[in-house]
Amino acid sequence: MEQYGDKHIPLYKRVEHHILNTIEEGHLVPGDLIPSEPQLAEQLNVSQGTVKKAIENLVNEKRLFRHQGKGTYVSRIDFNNSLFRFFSYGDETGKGARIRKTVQSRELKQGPAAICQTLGKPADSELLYIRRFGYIQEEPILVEHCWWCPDVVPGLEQDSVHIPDLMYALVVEKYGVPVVRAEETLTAEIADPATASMLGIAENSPVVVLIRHAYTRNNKMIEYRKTVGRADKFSYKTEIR
Amino acid sequence: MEQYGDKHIPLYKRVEHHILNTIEEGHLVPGDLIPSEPQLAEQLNVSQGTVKKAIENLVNEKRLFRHQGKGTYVSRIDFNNSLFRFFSYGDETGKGARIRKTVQSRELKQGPAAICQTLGKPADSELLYIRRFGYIQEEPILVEHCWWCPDVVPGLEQDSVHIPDLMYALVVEKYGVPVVRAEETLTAEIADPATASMLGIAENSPVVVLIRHAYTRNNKMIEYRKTVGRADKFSYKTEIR
DNA sequence: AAGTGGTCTAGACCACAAC
DNA sequence: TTGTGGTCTAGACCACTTT
Repeated sequence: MEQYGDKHIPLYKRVEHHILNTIEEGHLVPGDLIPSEPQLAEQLNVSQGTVKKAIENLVNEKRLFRHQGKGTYVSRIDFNNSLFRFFSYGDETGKGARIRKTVQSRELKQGPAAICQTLGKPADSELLYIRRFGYIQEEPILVEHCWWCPDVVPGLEQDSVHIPDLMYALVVEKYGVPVVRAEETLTAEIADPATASMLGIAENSPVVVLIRHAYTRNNKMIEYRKTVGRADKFSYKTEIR
Repeated sequence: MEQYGDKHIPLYKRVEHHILNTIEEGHLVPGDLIPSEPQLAEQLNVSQGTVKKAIENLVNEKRLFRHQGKGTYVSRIDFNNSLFRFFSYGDETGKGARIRKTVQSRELKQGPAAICQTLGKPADSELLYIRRFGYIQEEPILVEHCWWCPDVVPGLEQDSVHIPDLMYALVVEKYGVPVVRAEETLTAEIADPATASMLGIAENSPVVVLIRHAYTRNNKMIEYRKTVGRADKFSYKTEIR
């Protein structure tokens, strides 16, 4: 366990890095088991307590999760932490109602230059565009614009491929591309006429705008998503201590 | 350490509860030292390792913080976690610019019924109302409406009492009332005419609305605050894993 | 029965801060 | 020097899961 440079970095930190590295190098994917505590301890020539501490820290950071009697697994990305979760009926107490989605449009077309660049493509590249509506009960609540790198998800533009509500499940299953990380940015705007009519609200109503950048392994961004939702159906609640 | 009921609750959990209880009972206030690991271990008749684990957990929850060589302290509330932090210039990368505040109005007056009730007062009670503007550089960015229980902060309505940007520091220092917890709820609305003119924006511009409930010990709410800010100067960023 | 993680202990040694 | 927290080890025992 000296190969990580023997500065003043604690052993358990080096064990954490070792575990994350073996995941990052692709030897382990979300859902996989990692070696057991005794195995890691012997492999790295440290005590089991040190391995335990390293794993506990990674569990706290949600990089791993554990099941007694079974083992330690690499985390799947948890979109329960998405700001989406805070779209709800009225201003209920933080309860996120189920949002059902329907595909309105899917096509290969030239992407806006800014989005192409964000995705690491030349400006004016052809991208896969998917538009979906989100409903709570039967009421439209949000419009979602997704832009994908078409080489990552070939054939997804065909109507024969069913797109489930949780699109990332399809992508990992059909194309073997897991979404391992995402960044979300929230702002508020005024509904433009097109959006207003889609959501059945007055023009000049406030809307909440959520931009998401979704990444797969190696820090490669694979989707740009803009979600526009009715502000009156959104509330985000936090506790400070 | 059996006095917490000998169900199947792990020892370290019971130690956590014991520490939190001694804080809650008022024997310890934010900033105070708690007993050292060896002291707690002997006092509760458990091993030092168990005390360490309990304290580590509370540190992770931000209830305590530690300084090597000094000791373990009860946390002060950290308003760096406030959603406020995400008001910024343009859509910079999560950097929160400094917000300077000026008092526009302070008076005792009858509070709106809903706010009186939230504060646990009879409807139409007299409350202390304080309105402040928030600036980034010289540009007004938000308007803040604060409603306080006047019995908690007597005399605060007098102009001779200077109100600092961080109002809670004054309240704890002058009245001995610490803010130990707060809840914040975020939504978006359209600026009403009064707000629009105060912020120097067009009517019908989008604004971000932040409601805060601030609590002191014993779960007593002492302030209701509504902050209305320019949406174009707000962005909230998260990472999902 | 064997293997996994979960809890708890006891003790060594180090780093930092105060006196 | 003394007391604090920070790291690391070794080992016992328990609870859960699979074979």
